[in-house]
Amino acid sequence: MGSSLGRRLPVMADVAKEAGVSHQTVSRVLNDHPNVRSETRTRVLEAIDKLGYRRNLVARALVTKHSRTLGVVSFDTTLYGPASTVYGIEQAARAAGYFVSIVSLKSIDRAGVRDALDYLADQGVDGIVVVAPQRSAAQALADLPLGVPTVAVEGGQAGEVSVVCVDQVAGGRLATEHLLSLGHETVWHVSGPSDWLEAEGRVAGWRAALEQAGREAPRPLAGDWSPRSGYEAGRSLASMRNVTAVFVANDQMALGVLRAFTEQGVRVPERVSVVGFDDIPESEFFSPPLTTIRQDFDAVGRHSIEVLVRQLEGGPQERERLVVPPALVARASTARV
Amino acid sequence: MGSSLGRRLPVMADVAKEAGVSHQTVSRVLNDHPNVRSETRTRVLEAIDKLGYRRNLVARALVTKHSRTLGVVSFDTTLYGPASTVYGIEQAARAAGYFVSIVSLKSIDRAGVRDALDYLADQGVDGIVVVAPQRSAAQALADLPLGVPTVAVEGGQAGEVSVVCVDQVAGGRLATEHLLSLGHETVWHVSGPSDWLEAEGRVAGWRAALEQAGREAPRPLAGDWSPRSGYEAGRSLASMRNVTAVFVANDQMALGVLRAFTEQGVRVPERVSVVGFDDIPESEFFSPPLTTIRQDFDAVGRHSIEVLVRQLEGGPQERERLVVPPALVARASTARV
DNA sequence: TCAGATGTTGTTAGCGTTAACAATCAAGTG
DNA sequence: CACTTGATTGTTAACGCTAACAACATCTGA
Repeated sequence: MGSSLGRRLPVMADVAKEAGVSHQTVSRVLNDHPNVRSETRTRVLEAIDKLGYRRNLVARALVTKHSRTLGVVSFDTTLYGPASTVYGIEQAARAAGYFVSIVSLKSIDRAGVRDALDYLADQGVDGIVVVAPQRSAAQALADLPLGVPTVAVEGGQAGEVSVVCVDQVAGGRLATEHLLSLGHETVWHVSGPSDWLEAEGRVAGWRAALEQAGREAPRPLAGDWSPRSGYEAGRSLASMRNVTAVFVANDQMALGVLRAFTEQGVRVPERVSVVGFDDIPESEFFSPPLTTIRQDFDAVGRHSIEVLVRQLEGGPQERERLVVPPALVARASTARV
Repeated sequence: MGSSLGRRLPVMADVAKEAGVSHQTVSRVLNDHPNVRSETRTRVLEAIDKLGYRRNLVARALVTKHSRTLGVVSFDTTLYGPASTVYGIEQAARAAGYFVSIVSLKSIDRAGVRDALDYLADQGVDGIVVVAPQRSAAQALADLPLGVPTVAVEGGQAGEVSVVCVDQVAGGRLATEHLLSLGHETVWHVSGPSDWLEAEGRVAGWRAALEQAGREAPRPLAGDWSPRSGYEAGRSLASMRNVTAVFVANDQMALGVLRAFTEQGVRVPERVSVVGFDDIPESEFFSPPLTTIRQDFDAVGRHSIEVLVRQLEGGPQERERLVVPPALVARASTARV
C-alpha cells in the first residue's frame, strides 16, 4: 500500500501537491486547526489517504520541542511489583497519548540512575517516571534537577520531585494489627533489604503497631525479597518455640517461610500464622493460601502518569505527594491463637 | 550546571563559537570523524564540557533517518514469561546502543497488534520486536510488511519475519519423557489456552513422547495459565483414581494443581508426580518443590536483539529462525511409581 | 620547484515539520 | 462606499543536526 520498495515515503509536500494546497494547510488539517474550510479539509484527508501519508513525528518533535515520549526508569522489571507498576504506567501513558521509553536497571545505585536519566534526557523525553524503591535511587533524584519534569514512584521524600507511592507504613500496621487481633502475643518480622524504602516503611508500620499495643518487638530477620532468603529466615523461626505469628515483607519470601515451616513440621496456621505483602497472583494458591497486604500497583502507575501529565500540560505546579492505601486480604495462613 | 532557568540549552553552534571552530567541526568530533586535528578535538571537547552541551538526538534522527530506538510489542508484561523476555530485550538493546519503546497489549488480537506496529512505526523506530505468543498475533505479523525490520519472539512460522523462540515441543517431550522414565504408565496434561502457540507446542511434545512410547494420550484439560485454572484442573484430576503423572503447561497452573491435590489429600509425589513449565523463581519453594522445564527467557531476548541489529546494520538478510533449547529441572514433585 | 595527493576546516543545503507573518477575500459597519 | 473584521490560505523562516562539496594548508615525489 504505497510503500513499495525503493519509493520514498510521502511527505507533507506530496500531500499538498496532491490536494492542490500548501503544505501548511496540510499541517493545519493534521493539527485540527479551526480555520480550514471543510471542503479543503476533506480534499486533504483524501490525499493523505490516497498516498498513505503518515506524519513524521521526529520532524515534528524537532520544531515543537515535544516528543510525546515519557521515560521510565525502573529496577528489575522481572519482579512482580515493578513489572505491574511499569505496566500500569505504560497503559496510562498510552491512553494519554504518550510513547514510553523504558530503562530497566540491574542494580540501582546513584550512578546508574543518573546515567539512565541522562540517557532518557538525551533522547528528548518530555517527562520521566522513576520507580525508585531504594534509598540510593531516591537520593540520585534529589540532586538532579535536570529540566525535565519528573515523578518518583515509591520514592519517599525524594527531594523536589512529586511522589506517588503505596502507604507502606499503613501496610505494615495492617498486617501486624491483624495478627494481634487474632490474639497473638507478639509478631515476628522478616524484612526486605534495608536500603529499600518499602522495606523500611513496612518495618516502621510493624514496629508502630506493636508499640501501640504495648508489645515487645522481636529482632527482625533480614531477607532480600527472594524466596530463598525467606526460606532461610523460616528455618530460623521454625526452631524457635515462642514464635506464633510472622509478618513477612513480601509474598515471595513468605513462600519460602511456608516451605521451611512445612519441612520442619511447623503447621500453618495451627501453630504459626503468616502474613505476606503484595498479593501476587500465586498467593491465593500457596499451601495454605496466604493472608497478605494488597498493593494496587496499577493505581500507582496510573496516578504517576496523571501527576506527570498534569505537570507537563499545566506548567510547573506544586510538588505533589499521592499516597495509595494498601488493603488486607485475609486467607487461610492466619488463625486465632 | 548550565541549565539554570530561562537560559536555553546550548546547541552545536554555541560550542563552535566557544571553541572557535565551525559547527561542522563540532559535529565531526562528536561522530568520531578521523580527520580532525587532535588539538582541535581537545578544544572542542573542552568547550562541550564547559557549556554542558548534549547533542540533540531528535535533530540528528531527522537527518540521519535513524532514531536508534527499537520498538517492542508484548502481551501482558505482568506475566513472568513476557516480563523476563522484555527485560532481556531491553538489556540487550541498550547494550547495543538502542533505546527501547514498549507497547504492552492487554489482549492480543490482529487489530491490536496492527495498531501497535503502526504506532511504533509513526514514532520512527528503526526496528521492532514482537513478542507474539498467540496465533492471532503471529497472523497479524504475517500480513504486515511495513518496511521496518521486524523480529518475532515465540511467533511460530510468522510469515516473512525472523523468529526467535524456545523449543516448546522439545520442552513438552522432556517433561513427558521424564515422567515416563520414572515408570508412569501414562501422563496427563493440563494445557494452556489453545490459541497460544506455546501451549500448542507443549501439547505436541507431550503427545509425541507418549506416542513414541506407545502409550495412550488421555484427553488434556484446558487451562488459561492462571493458578485458578490449574486449581480447577487439579480438582478434576484428584478425583480420578488412575492418574499418577501430570504435565502442567506452566508453573502457575502447576501451583494450582498442587493446591488442589493438597486439599484433596492427594500426596505429591507419592501418589501423583507433577511437572511444570517455565521455572519461575517461586517453583523451587512450592510444596513440594516443583520439577519443571526451564526456559531461558533472557537468552531469547538477547538473541532477538542480535538478529534484529544484524538486520539493521547489515542490510536485508535471509529470514532467520533461532531456537533456544529448554532444560529439565528435576525437583521433589516427581518420583518413581 | 611544481603538480598532485592528502589532511583539515568551513560553507551551504537540506531533513520534514510547525510558527509567524503576510496576503487575499467575503462579510459586516457606519 | 471606504473601512474594519474575521476566515482562509500561502510564504518564509526557523528547529539543530549531518552530508556534500569547496577551500585551503601541508606533505609527497620527480
